[in-house]
Formats: sequence, structure tokens, C-alpha cells
Amino acid sequence: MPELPEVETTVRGLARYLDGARIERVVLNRPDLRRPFPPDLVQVMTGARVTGLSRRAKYGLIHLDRAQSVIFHLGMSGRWRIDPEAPDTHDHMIIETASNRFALCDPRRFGSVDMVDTGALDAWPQFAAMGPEPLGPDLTPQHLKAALKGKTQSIKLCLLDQRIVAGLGNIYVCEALWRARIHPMKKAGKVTRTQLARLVPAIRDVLETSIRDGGSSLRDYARPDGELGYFATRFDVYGRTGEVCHRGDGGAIRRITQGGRSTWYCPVCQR
DNA sequence: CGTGTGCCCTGACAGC
DNA sequence: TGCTGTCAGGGCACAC
Repeated sequence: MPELPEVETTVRGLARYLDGARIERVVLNRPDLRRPFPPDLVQVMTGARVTGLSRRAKYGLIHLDRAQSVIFHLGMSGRWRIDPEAPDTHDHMIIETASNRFALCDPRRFGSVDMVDTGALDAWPQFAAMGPEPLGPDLTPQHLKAALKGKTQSIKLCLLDQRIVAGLGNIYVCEALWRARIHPMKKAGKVTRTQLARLVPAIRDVLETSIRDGGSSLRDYARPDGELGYFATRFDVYGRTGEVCHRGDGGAIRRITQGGRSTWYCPVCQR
């Protein structure tokens, strides 16, 4: 169930075992996920040393000493299992080092694995079109004002657009809009400067809080059974249909559909 | 161009 | 117990 905080947690967890290690064996249990696996993936990875791991938006990157980076996306249901005790039907890619085994498990197969020249990562089409990292210095109220100018689409759908901000998903858009007290149906071009000034720190805070919670579950990540422990955040709106707003305004959380996906919000405090 | 819709896939759960 | 329908944290192709 990966959004940015889960991908960040995953990358940090993987790095503890994989960074600096030599990949001894790679096994693909099927030819593809969303896309076919790169044809030379196994050949390039086998024998390579991992020089580092990083994250861009919801993508995790495994950098190799062969000027190539393996880029994984966890889709809706992907996760890495470290040292699993038993195989899973949906373990699609297995990586082995001298000390560990890593299984990329993704039942719905909405994820992907790509391989790109490390020097050309910024030019990789999926990255080239992306907006700023929400936790980086380039996400500012000014950036949002310019990117949303004239947009008649709802602010909710615009924030899910990776070209405007890279890495926000359904949960954290709902949560950030609640924190910033912005109605999800509001036309993006009409969101005020005052609201945008609240929205930027709201986005940062909710992501940072979740990463901290995810970070606390890194202990679970390293459990002998290899199960990935997801953070357990208490959401303010996500999935809370009919429950009372945590702001104390007496509002009942409402669920609507936008772009075919659910949105939750408080009709009292979000305007 | 911007915007809206449907689909990719499996599993969990509610209701009958 | 099994069936059916709905929904799920994402992204893309396609139609207008």
C-alpha cells in the first residue's frame, strides 16, 4: 500500500541490507509486471555491486556500479520481502546477495521495474515530466500558484497529478487538504494564496509524520520473517466516512468520488 | 491542449 | 459454504 512515505520507508529498509552488497543472483518468476522487465535486467544486475539507494516521487532506485540504476514502482500492492521464510505466489523478482534474499511481491502487478543509465535519470521520461518533490525546496506556494493557474480541475485531482507535485497519492492528498482546510472540489485555479500558503506545510507535515511512523516500523521490516510492517497512522479523514471531524467542529466526514477514486473531507471546515 | 473515462490485476470483505 | 458485487494506497491509453 505504497505512497511516498511507504516508498521512503522501503528504500531505507532495503538500504540497510543492500547498500554496498554484491548481487549474486537474480531470478524473474514471470516476464513482466505493468511493463515487461528490461531484457538485460538479469545480466546487468548479476555480479553488480549496489552503490546506493534513493527515491524519486513514488519510485525506488537501486544504483549499481555499472552506471545503471534499477527503478522499481510498487503500484497499489507491491512490497519488498526481506529474507522471507516461504515463497509467495506473487514474488515476481528475487535478488540474492551473500547474506540476504529480497523478493519483490506485488499481487495486483500494477508495479514496474525499469533500468536506466544513472547519468541519464533526469531524462527518463517518467522523471522528466515530474513536478517538484513535496519534501524538497521547490515545492512552494508560488510554484503551486503558477502550476494551478487557470485550472478548472478540482484541487484534489491536480494534487494527484505527478506533473504538478511528484509523489502525492490518494491518502495524503485527502489528509493534506483537510489540514489546510481546503475543499477537495474547489477549482484548482481558484485556490487562494492564503490557502496555498497553508497547503505547502500541510503536505510536508503529513508526509514527514508518516515517514516518522513508517520509520518506527522499520523494526518490523527487519523481523526474521521478513514481513514489511506498514505504519499505522491515525488518519483524520481517509476512510472515516460518517465519523466526527477531529477539528472539533462537529462535522461528519463525507466520502465523494473524484476521477473514479474516493475522496474524504469535512464539509464544515474545508472550504 | 485540457479534461474525463475506463482499464490493467488480485484479494478482501459485505451481503445474500 | 459459496456466490456476487464493490472497493482498494497508481498510472496509463484513449476519446472528446
